[in-house]
Order: sequence, then C-alpha cells, then structure tokens
Amino acid sequence: MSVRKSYSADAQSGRNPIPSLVVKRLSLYLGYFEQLDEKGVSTTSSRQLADALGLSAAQVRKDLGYLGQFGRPGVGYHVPGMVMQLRKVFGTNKVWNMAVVGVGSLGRALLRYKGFPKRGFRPVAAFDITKSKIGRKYGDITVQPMSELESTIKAKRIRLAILAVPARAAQEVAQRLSKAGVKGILNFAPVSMNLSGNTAVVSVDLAIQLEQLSYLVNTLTRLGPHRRKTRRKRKT
Amino acid sequence: MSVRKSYSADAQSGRNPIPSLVVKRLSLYLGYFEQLDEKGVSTTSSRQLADALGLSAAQVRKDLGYLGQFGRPGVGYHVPGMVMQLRKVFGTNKVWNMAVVGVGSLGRALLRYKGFPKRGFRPVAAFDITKSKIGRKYGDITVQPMSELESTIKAKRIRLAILAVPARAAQEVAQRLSKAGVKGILNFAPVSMNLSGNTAVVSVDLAIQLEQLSYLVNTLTRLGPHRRKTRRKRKT
DNA sequence: AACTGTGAAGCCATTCACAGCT
DNA sequence: AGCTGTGAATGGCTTCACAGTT
Repeated sequence: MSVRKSYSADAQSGRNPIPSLVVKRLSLYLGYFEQLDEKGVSTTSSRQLADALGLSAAQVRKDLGYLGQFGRPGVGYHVPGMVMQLRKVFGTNKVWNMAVVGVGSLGRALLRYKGFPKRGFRPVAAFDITKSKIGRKYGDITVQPMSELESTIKAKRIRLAILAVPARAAQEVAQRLSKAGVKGILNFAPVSMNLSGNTAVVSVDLAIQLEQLSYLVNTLTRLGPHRRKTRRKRKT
Repeated sequence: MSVRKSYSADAQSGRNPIPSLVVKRLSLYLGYFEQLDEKGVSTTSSRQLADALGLSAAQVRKDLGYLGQFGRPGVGYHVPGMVMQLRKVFGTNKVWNMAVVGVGSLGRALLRYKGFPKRGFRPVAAFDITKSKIGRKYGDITVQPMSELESTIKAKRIRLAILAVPARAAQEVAQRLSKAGVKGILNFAPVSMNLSGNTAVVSVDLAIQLEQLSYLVNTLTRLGPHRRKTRRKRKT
C-alpha cells in the first residue's frame, strides 16, 4: 500500500492514447476554463464544470484524470493551470499555421472565422483553382493558385489545412496536401477520405448534422411530448 | 423456433429509439446509397458499404437492422429502397424549411451551401440584427430584421433554424426561436445551450474540430510513425 | 466539510460466428 | 456460394461509491 504510483507523470507527458470521446470533451472543458480565466475565476470544481456542460461530475473527474493529477481535494482545479495543461495536450500552446484550400463561400467564412485564432489556429495562406479568385485578398491573406500549394506549405511551415473544395476534387487535393507535408486536414467535403501516409483527417459534414437534428425532431414529435426527458445537445 | 417475430414492423415505423451513434452512421449510409443510386447501381452488400466507409460489415448490418429487414440474403440491399427508407427515418422524404439567423460570413455560406437542398433542407428565410445587412438578397432570400422572426416562422412553416450569431447572443435567440415554434436548432455558436421547451439542438463547434485534429497530429507525430495503424477519419 | 482520484459495477456498443434464406 | 439477421461474447465507456487529501 505504500507503492508509489508513477503513472501521472506518464499521463501528463501525453504518451498515453486518450480515447477520442474523451478528447472531444477535453475541448469543451478547455473552452469553459478559458471563459472562467477571462473572468478572473481561479478555481472550479468537477461539479461546476459538469453542470455548465451537461455532464456528470464523475465523468469530468475521470476525463481530467487523463491529464495527470491536477485537482486538489477539498479545493478543486486551478483554472490557469488547467488551461495550460489542456493547451499542451492539444498542442495549442503554440500557434498552428493553417492553409485554406477552396475559397468558395464556405472557405471564405472559415478564413475569417474569429474562433480559430482565439483557440490557437491561424490561417496564413489560401488557395483556389478559379482564375477570377486568385489575387483577391481576405484580411492580409492573398488567394494563391493551386500551383503554389507545395512551395507555400513548405515556406510557411504549414501543418494543418482546411479543405473546402467540391466533393469531386477533395480526394486528390487531400493527397497533394499530405505529400506536401501537411499533417492534419479538416475536411468539409462530404466524402470519406482514404489517405495513404500518416496524415490525420477530421471530417465535418454539415448536411449530416442537419440529418441528426431532423431525426431528433422527427422522433421526438412522433412519440409526442409525453416523454419526459429534456433533450441535450450533442456535439459537432 | 417457429415463433413469428413481429419486431421488424415496429422498427421500420420508426417507433424505437435508435442510438445516436447509429443515427450518425445511417447518414453516412444514406450518402453512399444516394451516390450508388445516381450511378444506377441497384444493389449493394454490407461488405461494400463497410469498405467504402471504413467500418466493419457486421456493424453495417446491425445498423441497417434498426430500420427493419430490408436486405435479401445472398443478394444484398436494394439501393433505391434503402434511400427511401433512410429518408423516411430522417424525415427528409419531405423538404424541411429552414431559417438562417445571423448573416455574417458563416451564415451567408450556410445560406448558399449546396449540400443542404441536395439532402432535403431548404433555407427560406434569413435574419440579422445589423441595419446595413437587412434587405440584402442572397439567391432569392432577402435578409429580414429580427423583429420579423416570429411572424415569418409561422407564415412559412419553418421548423428548423441555423443559428450563426455571436456567442453572446446565441442563448437568447435560441429561446426566441424555440418559443416561435422552431423544433430544431443547428447551433454554430461555441456555447452549450439550455433550452426549456422540447426543441432539439445540435451544436457544431468548428474550433473543437480543429482541436481534435491537432490532438491527433500532436500525438501521432510524438509517438513517431513507428506505430503501424493507418489513421482513419472520425466524423463530424 | 469539500472535493479529488479511482477501483468496481453496470451499461452500451462492437465484433464474432453461425443459422438460415436465395 | 453469397449474403443477411442476430444471439453470444467481447470490449469500451460511464456511473457508483468511497478512501484519502486539503
């Protein structure tokens, strides 16, 4: 019973594989910790977090346990400390340079999205295949032709890309990005990617989100509002 | 062993609660079935679906089993039939009228997003609080002032809304939408909603998606590429 | 007293494996 | 032979409950 547990050092160094469901919630926690931090709150508890995000306190503790032991019994979690820890896990204690490929209306919106820089992601280049779009400026980013993709990625040390091209072009562009050295792609095209190398892909299909929603509406109204169970948000 | 199973009729009528993880995959299947349908392919198997989407065949069969028994042993699934069945589950055999609230760059992008009408969702109204934006037209939709929110929702029988307003306004607008009769909200503001009535909410937080991605990149590169396991996409 | 960290139990989701239909 | 539908087995995630720390 006096055996030392050395697992926490292991955990905080980020060597263990955190289940992806947990990683998703860690993002939520980070958002909440950042909010508290801005307000100058220095301490919070698993219960407070749980209530704010609609989870159970036990789950919050288990999840935060993946980072190591940062809570103080009787007190709670130290807000600025957790912000730091969480950013470390996500790698957002440093800024990630991003490319946006495809400058249609969605690409433009993402290029300007305020939430990205706030969380440590900075678009530094944009590409499109359409002649008329090339050379246009959005903020301080000028749209470049696809031919400059590889060179710019290297020159600007870009490791993440947002893919907002039409579905038929997505697979090919993704391969180019991967070969050019991009390590992660956030894909908005409604196709399932199959990348050879070790480039990570996260896909966001907006129509699918709406289908999730219409399914809920469809079934909730079908079984009528006599079913007593307040519906909760389901993420992303 | 000769007892008749009457559960399939039950299932196909959509009375049972399908787990949300399954519902997500059903969307993927629908997308794939629709692609096949356009190409004129009339039949497919659980294995084909599984390979195309990066899942296991057993899982595909289990999932489709929630709809009832529509596969034919030795043959597979009838493509047009499955498209119909799946649309019924999502309620997209009929068109859903949508409102877009908040016509910033993201709102505009969603207003024009081609993937929505393709899947049975049609924006029919847009609202914003900013004077200069009111009256502007996007396609055949004219941006209206927030004061007309309730009346237009009733007049146009709008049941779904896309919420693309700044985080600080999100909660309040969501409540207005809910009271006005909207049954489902697709929320893009990075806040966790708490709606009183029986309005469903699905939230899409784009920064969180990027964090998932950077986590993957961070850990995959950290443990080096000596780990032999091709990374697969994780959806939406 | 307040709160964390964590084994143990319980619950849900996925995979296995095969009977049965075409 | 090819393929579905589905119980049984497995694996993973969540909740419970409480010992231990401040």
